This record gives sequence, C-alpha cells and structure tokens, in this order.
Amino acid sequence: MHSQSEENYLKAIYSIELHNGKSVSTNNIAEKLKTKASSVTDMIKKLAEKNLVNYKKYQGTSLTSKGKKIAVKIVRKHRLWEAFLVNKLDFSWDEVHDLAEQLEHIKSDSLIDKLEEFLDYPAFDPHGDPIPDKDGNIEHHKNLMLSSVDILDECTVIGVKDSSSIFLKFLDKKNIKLGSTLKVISKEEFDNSMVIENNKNNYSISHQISKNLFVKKI
Amino acid sequence: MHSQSEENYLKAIYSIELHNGKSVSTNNIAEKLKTKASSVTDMIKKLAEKNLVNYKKYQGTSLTSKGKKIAVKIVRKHRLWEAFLVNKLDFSWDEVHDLAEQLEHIKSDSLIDKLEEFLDYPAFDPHGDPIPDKDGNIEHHKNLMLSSVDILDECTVIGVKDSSSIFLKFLDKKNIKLGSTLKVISKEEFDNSMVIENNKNNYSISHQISKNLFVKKI
DNA sequence: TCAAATATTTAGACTTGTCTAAAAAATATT
DNA sequence: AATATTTTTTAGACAAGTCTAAATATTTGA
Ligand SMILES: [Mn+2]
Ligand SMILES: [Mn+2]
Ligand SMILES: [Mn+2]
Ligand SMILES: [Mn+2]
Repeated sequence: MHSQSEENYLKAIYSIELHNGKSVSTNNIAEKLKTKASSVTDMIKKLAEKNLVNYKKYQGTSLTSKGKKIAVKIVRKHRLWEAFLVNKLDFSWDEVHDLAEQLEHIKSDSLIDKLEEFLDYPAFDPHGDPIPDKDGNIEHHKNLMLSSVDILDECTVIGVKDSSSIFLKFLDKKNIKLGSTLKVISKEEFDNSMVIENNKNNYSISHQISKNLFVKKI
Repeated sequence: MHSQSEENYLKAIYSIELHNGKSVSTNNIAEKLKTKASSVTDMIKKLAEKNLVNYKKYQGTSLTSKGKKIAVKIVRKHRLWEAFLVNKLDFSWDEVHDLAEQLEHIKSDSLIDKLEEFLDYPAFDPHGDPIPDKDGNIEHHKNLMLSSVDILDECTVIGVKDSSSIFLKFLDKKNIKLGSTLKVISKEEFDNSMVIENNKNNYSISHQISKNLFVKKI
C-alpha cells in the first residue's frame, strides 16, 4: 500500500496538473504541500520508482495512469467524506476540509463504497466539486466564473474555487451558497468589483469573491 | 498531540490493566501489539516522559490518570465507529474491527461527538462492549460467562470476549447473536462442552465458545 | 550572449518508530 | 545458595520523511 504522505503528493500533483495543464514543477508541489523543494525531490524519486509519476531531472513531473488512478481515488474519498460530514453529521461547509484530509487516508474499498450508497450517490461535494465514481470517472464541467458574467445576466452558484474556511464563512455572511441565484447589476472597471442582486438585495462584492465562484448561466 | 503509535500503546496498556489488575509487563504489551519488547521499552520511556504512564525499570507500567483519559477516549472512538459501521453502513460485526482500528485515530472532538449524536447515543458497540461517554465515564458490567451458567438456567447473550472475525463468523453459523436467549440443557465434564437450547434447537457448543460469551441471567 | 536570478537537486543531518543482538536484572529450579 | 531460565533493557542499526546548506542546472534579461 501507499503511505499517507505518498497519497498527499499524488493528490497535490493531480490537482496542479488539472489547473495548469503542463507538467508540474518541484516548487509547485512544495508550495501546495507547504513543504521544502528538497523534500519534494526525494518523494518524487520514490514515486517514480513505483511508476506512479513520470520524472526526469529538472523537467518536472506528471502522473502516470497508475498514479492518476490513485489520486482520483483519494479525491473520491475526500469528497464523499465531506458530503457525509455535511449531509449527515450537520457540519457546515467551512469545517469539513481538514477532517476529510485525515479521513481520505482510511484504507478500505468497501467502506467508501458503502458510504457512497449510504449518501445516495451524491454527484457533488459540499463545495460543488464533482465526486468521481467507483471506476474513477469524473466530470469537470465548472468553468464559468461569476467575474466573467455579463451585466444583467442571471446565474446560479454551483461551486467555489477556494475552499478555505475564511472564504466560506465570508460567503455565509454575504448569504451566498450553492444554488443561490445571482443577477449582475453593474461592474466597476477600477477594481473589478460588481454589484449583484441576491435574494432581492443589491450589494457590492469584490473581484476576490467573484473570481472564486463557479456559476452556471440561467 | 499524540501519534497513532502512542495511542495504540496507551490503549493496549489500558486493556491489559483492565483484565489483570496489576501492573503491565513489557512482554504483555509486546504480545498485544505484535511488536518486540525492546520497542516497547523505548515507547514506554517516551510515554513516561510525557507523564502518560508510571514506569520504573524492570517493574512494569501503569497508566497515569492523564494516560488513562486518553486511552478511554480512543476506546470511545473505536466503539462509536464500530457502531456507525454496523448500524448505518450495514457492515457485519466481524468486519468492523480493523476499520475502527484506523478510524479511532482521526483527530477531532466535534466529529466523535456529532457521530455519537447521529447514532442516538448508543450504550454498547456491536460486540456488546460499553461505550464511554464524552467525559470518559464507562460502566463495566459484563462478568458472567456462559460457561459458568447452571444447568436449566436461561440467559441472554450480551457480549463477546473475543472479537476476532473467525469467532464472530462461527457464532453466526451457530445462530448466536447479541440478544439471543440460551438455555443450558446439559454440561459435559470431560471437555466442558455444553448442550444449549437456542431458538428451539438443541445443540452442543465447545468450552472455547461458552467461555467467550458474556451473558445475563434471565 | 553571458551574467544574475531562480529553480532544482544533492549531501548530510535529524526524528520517529522499529528491529536484532548482546548485556543486565529478576525469577525459577535444583 | 548457586545456577539456569526468562524478562527487560541497552546498544547500534535501519527506513521513512523531513530539513538546511551547498552545489548544479535552467531561465531571465541586460
Ligand atoms: Mn491528506
Ligand atoms: Mn471539497
Ligand atoms: Mn489503532
Ligand atoms: Mn468492538
């Protein structure tokens, strides 16, 4: 089996690969995992040895299909656990990430499959991220950010890009949640802030917010 | 915080202390944890350093109240997770021990309290073991074994001493579960086997079984 | 194009938890 | 009481994962 640390590296590489296409640099990984570049080099060598990543000195890393499969499985576990915590145990969406970070490493296939059934096969986690199925299939269909919605268009919030507790609590304060219907009233060129209508209230939100909200046009 | 390994040692010492009263020997622990005596000595020194156990060279170990508190907490987590797996996810009682062995180390107080609430404050785990409450209070009231029940007396099965998968599967085959009402029909002095009546069927069970079943007289 | 800045790797050290082999202490046996 | 056996501790080694500091490679940009 793979250690907790190996799994964290694979997941980190997977998520960086998703968001920038090209091969993943040592520093990218170090930053994501809050570790040092030298530690990353060591671990990447080990993962390459196990055929989980492709690696040539000084040329970055990418997951092999074997490595990707494991990474997706960890993501699946992470998101199902988050769904459990929010849907069944009544945690709020800003409390579950760190817990899922631990739970995702529990080793058992039947556990995660039974959990999925217990939750009624949810398609998304509490942050709107898609949950891979048992075979590792996953649909990424979130691409539109609120920041690029046109004036007077309406949209529904379907996900958050930043899952940090601070951001999520801030959204709570602004009364923005998954499923909220927002209408863009106006945009300010100076700081890219925008005024939106939400629940019949109009208020301004910063670019920092609008560029971290995935939406779907209505 | 404490490492997974430290927690496993504390739990082992706790369970040995419970079952033999006196102070716990290095070999006791090594056997329980399937490790070597030298490893145990090392770890005990570390635990003593942290004031979790009392230790004097060559004189065995005992938990301090601080150590006991942690041990009971791990036991609480272990049993609540087992209850969750059986009551909610539909695992059978012989499948949950190893999984709970992992889950018991998840670090979060609110998680375990919410889990307990979700399960409706169960008093016992799937093997009949009592679940400590939030403050660490635990009632041990299982002391009567089926093997010492008198002929023609009736009793209810309230727990198993051995939680191994083999034993539990064997009980399934014999149709013995928590709550089963058994009547002792006869006892064989030669091998200490006994004939019991269960669900209107009479059959013989070995001493190996009867001495591992906790019962309550009716 | 070549020096300066940045990124990556290597070398060597440290921590945690484990092990084997040997030494020392405690207990059992004669 | 002296010896043999068993238990426990110590000494020294190792693997995993991390770190700092130094060396090396790559990229930037004057
Ligand atoms: Mn993790
Ligand atoms: Mn999430
Ligand atoms: Mn454990
Ligand atoms: Mn149990």
